[in-house]
Amino acid sequence: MQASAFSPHDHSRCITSAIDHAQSLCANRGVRLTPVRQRVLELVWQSHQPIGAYELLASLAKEGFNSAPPTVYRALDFLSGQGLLHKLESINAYVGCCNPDTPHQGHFLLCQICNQAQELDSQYINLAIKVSADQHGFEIQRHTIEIVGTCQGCLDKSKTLESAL
Amino acid sequence: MQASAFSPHDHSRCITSAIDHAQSLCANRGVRLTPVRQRVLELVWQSHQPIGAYELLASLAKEGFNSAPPTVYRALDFLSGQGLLHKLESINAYVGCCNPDTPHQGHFLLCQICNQAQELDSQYINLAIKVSADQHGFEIQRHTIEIVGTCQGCLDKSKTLESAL
DNA sequence: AAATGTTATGTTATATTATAACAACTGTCA
DNA sequence: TGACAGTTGTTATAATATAACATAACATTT
Repeated sequence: MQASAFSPHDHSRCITSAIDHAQSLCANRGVRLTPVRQRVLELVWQSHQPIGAYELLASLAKEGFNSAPPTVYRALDFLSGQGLLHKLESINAYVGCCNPDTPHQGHFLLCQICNQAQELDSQYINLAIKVSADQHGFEIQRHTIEIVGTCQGCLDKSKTLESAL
Repeated sequence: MQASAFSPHDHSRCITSAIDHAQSLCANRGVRLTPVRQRVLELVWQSHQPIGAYELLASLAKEGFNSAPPTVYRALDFLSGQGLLHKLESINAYVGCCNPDTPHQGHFLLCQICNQAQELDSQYINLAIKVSADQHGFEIQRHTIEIVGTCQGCLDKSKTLESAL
């Protein structure tokens, strides 16, 4: 797995690793990673930028897949049900999951400059949430944690630009 | 302010307090809480259940306000800009803010049984998020934290039901 | 009061995101 | 092969949100 979505890395390895992983995971679970499902997963993994359903649909259409909305939403439902991707609720976009083996709901850092998403799974955040919920006698089923801001790379670039002026 | 959205309380006091608060806050800031804006805020405060834009719009229409979507979205933009309400991204619904004086972004407990929302502002959660972001050199601008589950009241009710069987 | 600029609202149209409902096809396995 | 479950095709529509431009209301200065 990549150390950070925000750092430069050989992204083709992210893609092949994600697909390989998905294939064996689906085989083990006895569920079918059909061509359209796999292709959607590949498209989601094209970058670390979350991608919208209709953008996926347009790519599918170009490639000769059926291009009605249910096609992509069904694939997204399946992939998300298998933990292979996450939906980012605050931007209505989808991003590949780095760790689909263990069911979890990540925390996300979303850079508003480069539009990339980094998934975290901080035990501190999980604990803080658990404590808050417990204080209210609240039983957690799932959560949405999306942190929008500027990633280190983009901060560095803007500082370099400033000092060059 | 109510101790908890989930606990029984005299909700009419939540409403009047929220509106009084909004009026003085807008006066102090020199911005206008126009009739449609105030009415939207009242409707949002009708309960602790987050409400959707089109449901608000239907109520406005019944009351003789203009009923085109921009009307309600403009009011929601204004109110949210003044910190008087929050949008819950995971359910596309809006809920009144309990503490509009100090700019903040809350954390929300959403009960999927009674559909009520409780806003928190846990310093533990804020800290945990800050630490995670810092570790990645990430500068936070805003965040979305929505925790879905079952509130204490609804848990109690389901336990009572079970033991009665 | 008239002229002006700013803010707010009215209005029409459309963009964006997502699902319902039912028909047809495909793979699996008894 | 027949029956079933799962998957995909297809059409239509629901639900959420914004663009763009016209008009009205309010505030400030003259």
